[in-house]
Amino acid sequence: MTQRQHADIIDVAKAAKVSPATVSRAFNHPNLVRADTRAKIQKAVDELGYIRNRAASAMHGEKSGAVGLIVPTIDNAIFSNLIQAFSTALQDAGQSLLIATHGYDQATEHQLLRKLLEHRVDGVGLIGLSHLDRTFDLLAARETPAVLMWSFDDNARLPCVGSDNFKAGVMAAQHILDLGHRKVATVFPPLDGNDRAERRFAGALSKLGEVPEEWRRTARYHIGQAREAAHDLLVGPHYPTAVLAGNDVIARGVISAATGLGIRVPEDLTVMGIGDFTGSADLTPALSTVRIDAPRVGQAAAEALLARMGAKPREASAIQEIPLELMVRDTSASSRETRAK
Amino acid sequence: MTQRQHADIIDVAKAAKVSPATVSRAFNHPNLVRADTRAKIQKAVDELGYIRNRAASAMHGEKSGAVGLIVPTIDNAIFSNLIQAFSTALQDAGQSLLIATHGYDQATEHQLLRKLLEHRVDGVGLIGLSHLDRTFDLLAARETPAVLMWSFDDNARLPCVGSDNFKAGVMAAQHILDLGHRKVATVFPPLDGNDRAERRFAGALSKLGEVPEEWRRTARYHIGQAREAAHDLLVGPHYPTAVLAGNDVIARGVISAATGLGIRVPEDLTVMGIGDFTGSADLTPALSTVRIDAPRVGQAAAEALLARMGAKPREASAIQEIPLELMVRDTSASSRETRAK
DNA sequence: AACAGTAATGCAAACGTTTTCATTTTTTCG
DNA sequence: CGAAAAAATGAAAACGTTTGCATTACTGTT
Repeated sequence: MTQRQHADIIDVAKAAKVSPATVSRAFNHPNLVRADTRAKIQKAVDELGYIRNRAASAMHGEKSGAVGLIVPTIDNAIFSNLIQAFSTALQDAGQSLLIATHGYDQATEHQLLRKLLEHRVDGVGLIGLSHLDRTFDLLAARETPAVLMWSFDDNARLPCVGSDNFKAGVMAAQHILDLGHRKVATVFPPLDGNDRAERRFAGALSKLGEVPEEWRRTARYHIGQAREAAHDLLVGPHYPTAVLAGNDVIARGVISAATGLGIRVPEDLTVMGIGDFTGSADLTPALSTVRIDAPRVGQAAAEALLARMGAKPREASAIQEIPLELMVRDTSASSRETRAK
Repeated sequence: MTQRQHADIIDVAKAAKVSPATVSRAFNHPNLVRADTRAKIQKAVDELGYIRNRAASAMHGEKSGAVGLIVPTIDNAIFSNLIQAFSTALQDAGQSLLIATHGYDQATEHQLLRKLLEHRVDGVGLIGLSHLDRTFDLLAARETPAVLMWSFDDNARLPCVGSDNFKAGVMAAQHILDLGHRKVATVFPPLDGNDRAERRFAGALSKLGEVPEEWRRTARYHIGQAREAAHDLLVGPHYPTAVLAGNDVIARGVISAATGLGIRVPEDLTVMGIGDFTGSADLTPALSTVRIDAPRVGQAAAEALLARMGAKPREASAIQEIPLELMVRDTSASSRETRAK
């Protein structure tokens, strides 16, 4: 029953004894074709194993039925929840997802955007607020709907959905201060080209005030690295009573380093994360952190994008701030000084 | 400088004073056009901000420049490493990645495959060995290169790249037995429609022999659920001396439950995982497990697929088994009985 | 300088759809 | 029942490329 070549819309039309135009309409505007005609067509489609060619469709209406998503990396608790939610929302709307990763390099990101544009994606999702000028320009020139996700900022150059990372930093720092800690160290990822980390750090400093140089450490998103950095920090003679980590993964590294050194958490050391990644609540001790609701960001971003693409009329407000939540769990406790009083 | 509409290949041809055919060739077969002509064309492309239309190209040579990947879920340590590696390898070969998630539902998987095929993907990656018959049929009818990944089996219906999950189960069980344990419990995910878990379990049983009903528990890929299941298992009067978990996430749940009950790991209880996910080595205590090298699977799968697609001539052997590795760390120890001797 | 051989380019016909407009069929209603 | 209005369908012209074949421009050889 298999054709010499794959069936095309004309074969279907012949088999159903209608014109190709009608077949096309049956797919794209079903309400314009009579129910019994649709049935005939459906029958022909099934018999011939016809699969419509989106590439050919895309040549006309500009609609490819695909959305692009560019992220720094997938294999990271930080993003995989977001991607999952974004993907699901898109699939529910009948869109396909074209995904690309740039490993935190903005030039690569620009290249990838070009490639997605070659596929004529109907919309694009990007992580973070800061991108190359030519990336913004390209999007504008192509008039491609786009949404920035993960971070939120009123003055963003494009619509954005996410949480305010500055606030996240503030909340984490405030919690530590509220517990009476005054000797606070930080372990953050490299700040350059990473506006999320940068804003969090700025937020933290706005509350913490000065953080002495020897109590600032840098570590990439990796437990091992974070542990080393934290070890280096905690091994000294007068260590801090609290550590604010740039994210939950780093916080885990810090806890691990502390445990290894015989420093008890939270009795001797308070550790705060940011993010509330999958599993953070299930650590022992359960991590105190600031929740960034990644799934909600992903879904809201997808909806905002769909709205902008006109695929989904629901007039979702373009700009959306997803609220943060302080999760006080078992790694934060009052400072010794406070307890002494 | 922006056009009324977007520049097409004809505009570029005019600007460069050559024919559209030459422009097309400059992109697809650069060696067929003189260097200085290419330069002229490149100049025109830059000036006009031209971006080629893959949709239009795809109508001819059947090559869309995109590969499809269908996975159960993204937001899972289990798959995100694999996806990342797969994605990177593909990008390096100049391909784009169309991704879709089905949440462990084979009927959905089939639907998604159809959708990817509408986009005329040049190849498809699928997770696991078992799929709907009509999924295999569709792939065959469309003559679309495909590769099964994650599991390995000689008799798979399609080329596959991955590790032998039966062996993984065997290795984990053997390690436990080697330590002298005879009272061994299992906590596994639901086995239906999940050939990975099913094979692991079979492998484990092949070594363990009988596992009494009351020492078998089921939990989804979720720490919380696993902890509950394990709690239920360990709270009884005569608990096992070792637990074999279906994967690392479940193992973490087991450890958490044990710790909560004051059962020490590994002194009182040996816990074995399978997978060696990101972070498992950094747990305290570090998890003993069987490593499945997800990044390597992803990369090898991508290469095998590319080879099949003819995009990359490198004659990678179609079928590839990625070796497993026993990672003995801090959650497994000799049984009390053995030590007593 | 003429010739053959080769490299580079152009012409025009696909590729598989969608869509506008015209035409035919069906429905509605006096 | 017939006419007008509405709904369904068809014919044909796009859409932006690629490619086989024909043509023109170079190259090297005598």
